Amino acid sequence: MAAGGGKRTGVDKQRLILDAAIRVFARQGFHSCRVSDVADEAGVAYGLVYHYFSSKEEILNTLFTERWQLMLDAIVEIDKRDELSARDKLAEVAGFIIDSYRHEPDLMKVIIVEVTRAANTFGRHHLPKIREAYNLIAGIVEQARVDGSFKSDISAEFAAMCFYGAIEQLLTAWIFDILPRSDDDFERAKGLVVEAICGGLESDTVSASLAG
Amino acid sequence: MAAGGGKRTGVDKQRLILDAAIRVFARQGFHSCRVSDVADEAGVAYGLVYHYFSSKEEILNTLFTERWQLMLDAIVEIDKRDELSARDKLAEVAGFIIDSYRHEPDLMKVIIVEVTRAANTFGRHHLPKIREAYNLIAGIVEQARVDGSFKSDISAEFAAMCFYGAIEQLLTAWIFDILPRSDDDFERAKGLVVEAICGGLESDTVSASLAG
DNA sequence: CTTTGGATTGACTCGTCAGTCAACCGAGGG
DNA sequence: CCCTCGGTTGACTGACGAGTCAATCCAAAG
Repeated sequence: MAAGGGKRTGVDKQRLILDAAIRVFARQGFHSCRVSDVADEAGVAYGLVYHYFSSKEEILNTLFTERWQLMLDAIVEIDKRDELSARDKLAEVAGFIIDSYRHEPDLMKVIIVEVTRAANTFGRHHLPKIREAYNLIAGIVEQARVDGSFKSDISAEFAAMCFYGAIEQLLTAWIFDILPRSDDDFERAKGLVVEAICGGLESDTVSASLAG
Repeated sequence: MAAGGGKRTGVDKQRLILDAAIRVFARQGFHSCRVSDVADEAGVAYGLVYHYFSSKEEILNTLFTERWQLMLDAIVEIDKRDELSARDKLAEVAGFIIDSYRHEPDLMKVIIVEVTRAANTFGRHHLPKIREAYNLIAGIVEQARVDGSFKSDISAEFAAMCFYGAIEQLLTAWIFDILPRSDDDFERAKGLVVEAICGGLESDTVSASLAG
């Protein structure tokens, strides 16, 4: 049998524990769950968790770092595509994040609830990484300000916060069943969040009449 | 001497503990601090905390409920003022929240970090109250959709999330020193957040040309 | 002066877990 | 056949901190 035939060992077991942790953290919350809950969910002995991770926190660290880096890389790639307008780039970013939630809701819930939105306690350690995302988004906005397609009186950092905050609030709303979450809702949200933030909530007739 | 001359007793002591809790929770975080930290900060004995509150959580409950209701009341009042456009109403709401942070940064930090952004653990209990705020904002947007000043293809609930999310992200950025926070920054933010969400990030020339 | 009861004190209890560790297992090599 | 060694086990320890409670204080009433 090739690798992974029957026996799981080494890296496989570590992955097993990480995946179990995702489910347990998502279900019970990081602080409210016991390490033994993770071990039980993974079907391994308590002590084995400490064979692969030095502490409970390191499990969460690993989950966050792995996933967040994926997102940072994705944003960098999107930003490179010169054929896209700033609005289209932001749409791609929003799409990536929303798809991340759609495909791995538990993992994204953990990252948002336990890290991103917990900057006070746990997330403080990850603030630099989190800020990288803000800065990448700000970079996209800044370019649009320079070429005149975005308003120059709203700073890029400020705009990036509004954009990111809106998306995170959407995910939070889905996580806590405040907004409906069918496949259709996710698809529409991708376009709407960009329309809301870039185009604004006001109808074009109003914008146009104000401009004219 | 009028009431409160020298001796603090009853309600006064309770207030003393609440104010101490605000500082301690803001500094160390709700989970990372001990009840004895709050007692020390207030300058009272450990046991007295349990004379006025049945648990550590009840302190946080009290802080949140008190303050959040103030905000809900404020939004209701703003919504009543028919002379205001939807955009102006949203500007008033943003202004109220930003001023709340400016005047009581520690309390707002606690409410946002420990309750609003902690909907998984502690905040779950307060979700109904939190949703009231979303609904009030959505109500303002809905009216604007009906009278045609806001786009009808973005649902009011969705728009409310974007608006609230943007504001909360701003406060979060201030809390964690990601954005500068001078009096001037706060004042400008009030207008800019509304311009960003209602008017959009794109420059009017773009909107106008698309519309025309 | 004595009584009464709420305010105040802080040492103590008691449950909970994160993290440790000595023993155990089993595959592969000699 | 036995030895070795990384992977695996789970009972145990030690720290920590929320909440309890019996004792004390003190102001006002009688």
